[in-house]
Amino acid sequence: MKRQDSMGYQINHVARLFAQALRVRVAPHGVVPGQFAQLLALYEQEGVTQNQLCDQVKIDQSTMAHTLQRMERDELIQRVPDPADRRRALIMLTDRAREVQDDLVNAALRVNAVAMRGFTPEQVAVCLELVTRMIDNLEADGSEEEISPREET
Amino acid sequence: MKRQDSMGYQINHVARLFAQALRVRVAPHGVVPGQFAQLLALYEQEGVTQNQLCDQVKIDQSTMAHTLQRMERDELIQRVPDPADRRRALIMLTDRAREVQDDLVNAALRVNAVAMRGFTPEQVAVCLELVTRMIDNLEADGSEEEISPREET
DNA sequence: TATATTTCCATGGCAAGCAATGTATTGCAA
DNA sequence: TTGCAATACATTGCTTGCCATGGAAATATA
Repeated sequence: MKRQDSMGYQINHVARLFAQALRVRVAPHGVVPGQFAQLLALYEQEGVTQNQLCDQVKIDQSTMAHTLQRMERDELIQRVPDPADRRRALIMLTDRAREVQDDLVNAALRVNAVAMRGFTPEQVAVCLELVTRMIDNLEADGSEEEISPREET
Repeated sequence: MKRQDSMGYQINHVARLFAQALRVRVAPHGVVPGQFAQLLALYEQEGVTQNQLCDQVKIDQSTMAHTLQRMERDELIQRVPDPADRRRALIMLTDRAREVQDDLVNAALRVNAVAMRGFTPEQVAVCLELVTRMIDNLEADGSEEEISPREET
């Protein structure tokens, strides 16, 4: 079996190419790929806690803490203490983050268009669906140890 | 548009899940996901230079240098100086690397099986083909600045 | 042959991922 | 009310990715 026939191998490769294509397009705006998912989530809804953001973009809590620190340093977000719970802070976008919103969204759309150049709309839909099913499958795999097997029906 | 409908977003997510699924399965063998592609390439052909390995697994030269250092430290590879060119070294597998080969390949196959659980053979083939086309598209995008545009027909 | 360019690899810097652990706050329970 | 468990976030350590730069060796050129 060749490496190129392994889905995991190819997925890893294409993911690095996506990140790279995004990097060159958003770097001029002072944004890096790892901040992208967080910004998109915050454009949809800001004022959320770090934990909520973790759930939404599905990355580790410690990774999120680091990334938010850089985003705060880069003046993309601001954290306001939650008076209801002093452990938490609510994450707000800065003006600068809103100013680049359109450019970032366009960059993402262009990268997707480049990647799927020559795809029919059906192929795009099929590909997204299959990738989403892989996500579901792998998430189920990763969480099955955490649930006690004896508790399952 | 939702994040979950963006190919780049989903690809990033599924790639992290693949890496994670692989990590838990190969960690007991003292191997980490970032060494995987290199090992597979070396199982096919060893005695290659660092540069050749870069071309084969498509990662940056500096990343390769770091990873090979860790693989040498972990006694997975050995570098023998090339008498024909003293800048180079030929990369050889250790006995330990060969001992875990079957386990690693099986781990990769199991991860792929988990990810594509419920897929028909046709869906597997279609997905692989579409992902490969995205790789080709994105590689073409990344290399077109390096070629002088005036040289194009 | 001396010099300049190119090639190969190493190195340092930063981003971004996970794991494990620490700390403060909250909430529950005795 | 005091003490303990759970929660939220920070921190440290390591891997893996990129970029930019540096040094040594090989190759091309003057």
